[in-house]
Amino acid sequence: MARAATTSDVFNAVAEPRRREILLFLLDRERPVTDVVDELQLDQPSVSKHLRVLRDVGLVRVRRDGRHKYYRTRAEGIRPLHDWASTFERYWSHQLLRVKERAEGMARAAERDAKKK
Amino acid sequence: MARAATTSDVFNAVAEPRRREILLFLLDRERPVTDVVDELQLDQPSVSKHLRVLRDVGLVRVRRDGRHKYYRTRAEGIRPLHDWASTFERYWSHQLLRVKERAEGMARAAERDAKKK
DNA sequence: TTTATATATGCCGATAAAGGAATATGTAAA
DNA sequence: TTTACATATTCCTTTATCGGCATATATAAA
Repeated sequence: MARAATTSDVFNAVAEPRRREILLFLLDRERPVTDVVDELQLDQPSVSKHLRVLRDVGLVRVRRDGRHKYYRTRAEGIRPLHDWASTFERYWSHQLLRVKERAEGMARAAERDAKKK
Repeated sequence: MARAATTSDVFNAVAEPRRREILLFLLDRERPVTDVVDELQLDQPSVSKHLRVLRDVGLVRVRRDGRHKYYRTRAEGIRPLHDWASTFERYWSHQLLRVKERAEGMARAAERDAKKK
């Protein structure tokens, strides 16, 4: 078996770097597909495909206006990712603390060494 | 071309659901590979491979003790993911705020309607 | 030294993903 | 209606990934 389908999973959807760029680009304003193509220097079919994936997992919204379609990032879609990552937050503070303590311990040891000489 | 290699990218590494499980399992204590195999009901080679990927992107640490290897999650490795997701945080608050305001507006309207009757 | 245990790696087959190019669809302008 | 523009989809090829199985390596116990 290969990897779980991108279509059904936010984690997989954002695993692709271009899709992350697209999400950032569409974060503050809605934009037509052409803008994404021009700004991020991607081929139009490629952009349409990425937007399709993002849409399927609920990471972008679309609004049609005439022959244009305006896409915009649905920030709430990122929450599962953020929440998951937050689980680790308190641990990395702990680890930083431990690293700091260790560094201070080493600094004191170095001072003692310096005095001996 | 296919997707960027998992090995070089935290986003890709955590795109795999089993690897996310492993990271959570190894978060609070270090554990030998066998524990992961037993607890998460995976084949041993599969676990070793996942651990290899996680190790290559800096998401786990190993300590050898005799013939055992103790793995533990390196929480700091998750930070890039968390930071990236945080970029979207203020936008989803905004959107939630707007939803809330709209809901309150509707509640007031409903009250007015109720009084008229 | 032989044997058992713990872990890692290599190979294979199936599946999926991504880019490219062509084409289809859908809407507006002429 | 024809033409132009905007976007989506399809087909094809290449590459990656994952699981399964067998096997290799490393260390401890007998």
